[in-house]
Parts: sequence; C-alpha cells; structure tokens
Amino acid sequence: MGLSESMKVLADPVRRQIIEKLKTGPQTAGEIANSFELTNATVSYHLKLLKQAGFISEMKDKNFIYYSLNSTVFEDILTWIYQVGGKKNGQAD
Amino acid sequence: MGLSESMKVLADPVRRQIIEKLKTGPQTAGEIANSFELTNATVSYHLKLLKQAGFISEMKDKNFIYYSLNSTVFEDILTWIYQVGGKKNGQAD
DNA sequence: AATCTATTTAGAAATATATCTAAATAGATT
DNA sequence: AATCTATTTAGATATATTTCTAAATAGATT
Repeated sequence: MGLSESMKVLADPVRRQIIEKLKTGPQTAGEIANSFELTNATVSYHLKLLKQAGFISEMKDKNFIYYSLNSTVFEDILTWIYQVGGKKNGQAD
Repeated sequence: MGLSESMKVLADPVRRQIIEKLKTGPQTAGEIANSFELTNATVSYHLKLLKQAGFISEMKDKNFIYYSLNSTVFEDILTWIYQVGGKKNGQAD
C-alpha cells in the first residue's frame, strides 16, 4: 500500500465520488452503486480498489455489506505533498 | 487541470521522483534524465505531463531547458483530502 | 430445501499509459 | 553553412485500467 497505489486509487473520479458519498456515513454497495450510471459490478470493482488501498472498510449485516470511510489513510499523501511543496489554506507555513 | 489529472500525474513513481529531485533546484532535462534508467524520450514524456498539470515550469537558456518546481499547484489536492477526511498539518503525529 | 436478494468474480473488449527506437527540431559552436 | 548538442515528437508495442455481461456466492426468507 504505497503512495503510488493510494494516489492511483484517488486519481479516478468515480472513486473520489464514492469517498465523498461515504462522508455522510456508511452505505451499502447497492446504495452506492445506485448513485452512479454504472453497473453494480463496476462499482464493486472500484470498492475493491478503495478497500485494498485502505480508504474504506466493510461491515457485513444480514446480506448487505456496508462500506465506510477510513479517514486516517489519507495522511501519507498529505505528508508527501507537504514535503514537496504544498503549504495550504488557513495554515501558517 | 482538474483533480483527476493532477492526481493521475502524481500517481506515477517516476514523476514523483522527478518532483523530489527538483526540490533541490532547477535542473535540465538531461540532468533529470540521467538519474533514471530510462531514455531521454521517456523522461521527456513525463516532464510534459508534469508541465501540463502545472507541477513544473520550464525556462530556456542556451540550448538547455531548465525545469523547476511550482509548489503552489499542490494545494487543490490538499484541499480535497482535507475535506474528505485528513486531519494532519505537517506535524508528526 | 428452494428461491430471492445483494454483492462479487470471471472473462472479454475498449481505451489509456509507459516505454522504446528512430527521426525531427532548435539553438550553439566551429 | 555545416555540424554538434540537448531535447522533443512520432510511431510502435506491451501492459494496465475501466467497463460491460454473464455467472457464481452467500446469506435471508419462504
């Protein structure tokens, strides 16, 4: 789970939208899939990549799978960008 | 220059290494290329993508082209990650 | 147990990406 | 002007990615 993998995962707009959607709380694969014009299979593929990279986790309940955000994992990326030259927003540099 | 493009550009390890190399100051395409086991043509291709995404700029002098880092452009990415769940502010955690 | 529901996996096709070699460009030097 | 040097562009190829449809799995309900 290196930086390349994390960034490659975040580089896709569908996956970023999934992450944004999960900000409002855990959701089932089906709920997530319904908000895209993509098949469930395709969304499942994206969920798998997000899970592998550690951005989301899953929790089974009945025959639903709830996905939720793992915000801690974004930190490696933040650290790298800081090192390399970002300063950003509202923060002293 | 959307977020997808920026992140896709940063997702490649060669391009991140180029960025890291440029942290020490402007360098010619040749100098950059020499530090990789890749042809000049390949490195030139990566420099083009980095330039298109706004991460680096070029400055011509004689028949050399110096490339240098544009650190400001990392901010969109930082902003997105913050929104989505990072905490982090450059201090160790 | 049979079936229904939610989701994933497998396989295929289209598109995108990274790399190479060879050729082209553009400026500097002789 | 001829040539050398630094770099990019073009074209080709191999690999990776995204998407689909169809089939498989696993748990819940009847």
